[in-house]
Amino acid sequence: MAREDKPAYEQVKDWIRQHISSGEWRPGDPVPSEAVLMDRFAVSRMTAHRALRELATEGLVTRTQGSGTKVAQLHRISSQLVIRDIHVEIAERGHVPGTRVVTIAQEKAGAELAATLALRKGARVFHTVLVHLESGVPIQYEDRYVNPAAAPAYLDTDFTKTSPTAHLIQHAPLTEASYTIEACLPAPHEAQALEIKAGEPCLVMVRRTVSGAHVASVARQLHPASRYSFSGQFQA
Amino acid sequence: MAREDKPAYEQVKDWIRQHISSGEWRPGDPVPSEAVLMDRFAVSRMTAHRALRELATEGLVTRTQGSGTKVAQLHRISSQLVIRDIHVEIAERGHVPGTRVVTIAQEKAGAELAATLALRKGARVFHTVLVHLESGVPIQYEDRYVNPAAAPAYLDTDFTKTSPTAHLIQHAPLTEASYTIEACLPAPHEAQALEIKAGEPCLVMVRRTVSGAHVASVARQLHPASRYSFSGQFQA
DNA sequence: GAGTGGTCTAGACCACAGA
DNA sequence: CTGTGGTCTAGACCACTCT
Repeated sequence: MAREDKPAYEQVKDWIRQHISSGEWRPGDPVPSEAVLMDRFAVSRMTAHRALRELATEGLVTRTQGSGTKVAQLHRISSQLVIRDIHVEIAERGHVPGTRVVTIAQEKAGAELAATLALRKGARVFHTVLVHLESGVPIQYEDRYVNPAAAPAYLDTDFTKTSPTAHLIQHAPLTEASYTIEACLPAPHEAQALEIKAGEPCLVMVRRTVSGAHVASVARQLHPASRYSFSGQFQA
Repeated sequence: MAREDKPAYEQVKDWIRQHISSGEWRPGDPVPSEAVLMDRFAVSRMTAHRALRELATEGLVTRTQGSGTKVAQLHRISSQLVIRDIHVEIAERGHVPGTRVVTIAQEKAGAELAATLALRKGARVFHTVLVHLESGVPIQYEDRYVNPAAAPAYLDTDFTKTSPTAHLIQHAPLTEASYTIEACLPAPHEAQALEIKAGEPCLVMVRRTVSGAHVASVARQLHPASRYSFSGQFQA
């Protein structure tokens, strides 16, 4: 068994994973201890330990000092939410990306915006409103405020060629972020820009990103429900 | 420096993390090699290696054999999407959970449903439609099909006391799942059950779960946009 | 060839849980 | 007290990159 070319700790992990995902070992059942794995696979304790430790950080098993290792309750889906350049995303689907510029401006932050960006009220902020197109069809209405301290050259970008995400990834590397996903009806000007009817629902991602010491950006991205959804998957 | 009580590899990780999230080391910059870290922290190579390896699996740095370790392009948000019992979720917000049963039935699967559940067309499936309430306010319309092979006792559940999620976590431990998040308008009977107007948008989660050898369940969970959203965060 | 990371071992000491 | 996991060391061999 397992005469693959994989490293030993991977073979041990695979063996355990199989027993779990086949349903043979059920949540709460004990997993063989490090000592047992050392015997069975003829590996050192560090190697057996590494296999179990990595399975634990993956959430497949839980370990308790003094007690042992058990199959975890698998009610977790760990999924990745990736901040990607929407132009790249579109290109990968084999379509042609495009952008319409609605607004590019410097403004003074109102109280609420200043609070989310951790700036003083009235501080100068960059503001862009863009419509991203997939092969000519509007797919995202992006309303974004950027902290000049985090990306001073933001407004110099040619947004028909470079997306805000691309610029910010370059100039304000991400250290922290939070987001919410909501549904809503578009405001009249948003519906018009997206070329949809006023009653068509939209999927919204609101995201706040932090880069080093600064709150870098707050963005609200509106997608017509009929043209966009999020999806993901999880495998044990 | 760093006379904390933490394990050595954690101290090394923290030190590197600080330099990255402060912006001092930017994406693409080299990270001190294992040999350098051994000197600086007076640890063995295994310990320095573990620190770097874990930072790599967290996505903070990239490592290339023969070349070295570099600060990663941080365009990743890894977030966790957790399958939770909605009753628990409501209780944690300090509200009172409740459930109205709309449908409990055994049905024969149509072609499409049979395909998603990996069953033959016409096979027997369990079907429940429930409305979950938060302190009396409808918050989720849940339309779910369950594979009898994965959870034979599903229909015996008292759904006013135990949620489908709770039953399935118990009896059909999760090994695989996929989901999509969408926005839509409710069908008339859905709007009525949720006590919202027909034009109010909804946030939808469609989820398919696999347990061992069986596709366990397909669920469509509809939430009034005004009462529900998903959120998450990421920290380097 | 020098420097890097990838893996592995055989020991060690410690903290903790459960009988 | 025994068995468990948590950490750590001082070596080792290998594969790779870059100059």
